[in-house]
Amino acid sequence: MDYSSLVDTSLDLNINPLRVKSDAPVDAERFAMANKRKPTFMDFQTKPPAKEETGALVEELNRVSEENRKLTEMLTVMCENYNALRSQLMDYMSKNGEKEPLASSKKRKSESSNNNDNNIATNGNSETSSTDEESSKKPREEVIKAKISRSYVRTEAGDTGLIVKDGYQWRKYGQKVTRDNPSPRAYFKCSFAPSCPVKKKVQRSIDDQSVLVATYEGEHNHPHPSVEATSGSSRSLALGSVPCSASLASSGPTITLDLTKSKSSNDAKSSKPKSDAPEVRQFLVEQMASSLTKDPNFTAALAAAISGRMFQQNHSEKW
DNA sequence: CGCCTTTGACCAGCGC
DNA sequence: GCGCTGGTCAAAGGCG
Repeated sequence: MDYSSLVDTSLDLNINPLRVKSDAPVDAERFAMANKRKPTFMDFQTKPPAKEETGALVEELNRVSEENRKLTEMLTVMCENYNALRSQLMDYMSKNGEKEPLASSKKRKSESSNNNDNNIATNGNSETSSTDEESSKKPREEVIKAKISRSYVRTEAGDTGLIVKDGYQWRKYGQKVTRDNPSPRAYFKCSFAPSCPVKKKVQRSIDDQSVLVATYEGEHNHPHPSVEATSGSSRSLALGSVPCSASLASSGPTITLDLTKSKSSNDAKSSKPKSDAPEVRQFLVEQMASSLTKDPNFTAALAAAISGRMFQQNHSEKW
């Protein structure tokens, strides 16, 4: 997919007011000047003439306002594109979901409970076929597994690793080949905090090998690692607080959907997990789209990802 | 040296 | 009880 058509990173936000325009030929002198003249907070403090300082501040304020406006516009476009993308993903998932894999009659309880806990709207994923009766049977395990969510991450075609970059630090503690899927499933524990109970399972989708399915169990009991830790490669928000995360990897933007927070309450079909009706699906899509775009955390994450990407680009252009 | 991945062994749940 | 299966453990080795 051509992400460049969706995310217009060419927008000149002029983050550094004195920076030479990126597409203009940069000679060494101007480059040096631009670097030297980069206005810092200290600059404003040391400049003596108050009038000049006020003027500079006003100018700066205008510039920031303009940037803010552009970013807002960009964010709007991104949201729209994201909605379109997600709709396509939903379509894709529903199409593939119909190809039910040899539905294992012997599906283990724990596995099935993962699916129906709070993944009611797991967008037609084939594994949502488990029944609710199981949830009533499940004992103490359920109390421990507070939150289970699932993410889909598209990877490079040639990428055979099972790495899902979500900003957290993970330690792999096992790998297994499961019966339903020839691709190995990797087991990860959150290693950022020693006491963090979160676990993650990553396995390639049986339908599309380029899609990694990451299943998260539990909630992080620590703040999200600083963006610096993942700067440039991945930025996202803590699962459980935001229904989705957007990351801008070097290969291009990746939208990770955490559908845990989808409108499970309003679809009121908890007694009937299968929602293959297109109208229902469409309704769910719209509901999730609106909740996502209204979510300030999501938009903030998006803005952070965009600005981070731009900052990175600005640097790579310069150096 | 510490952290990580790999991988075979082991354990527990489930169906028969 | 047994076999199958998914999940976890832990020793060994690699890497920075």
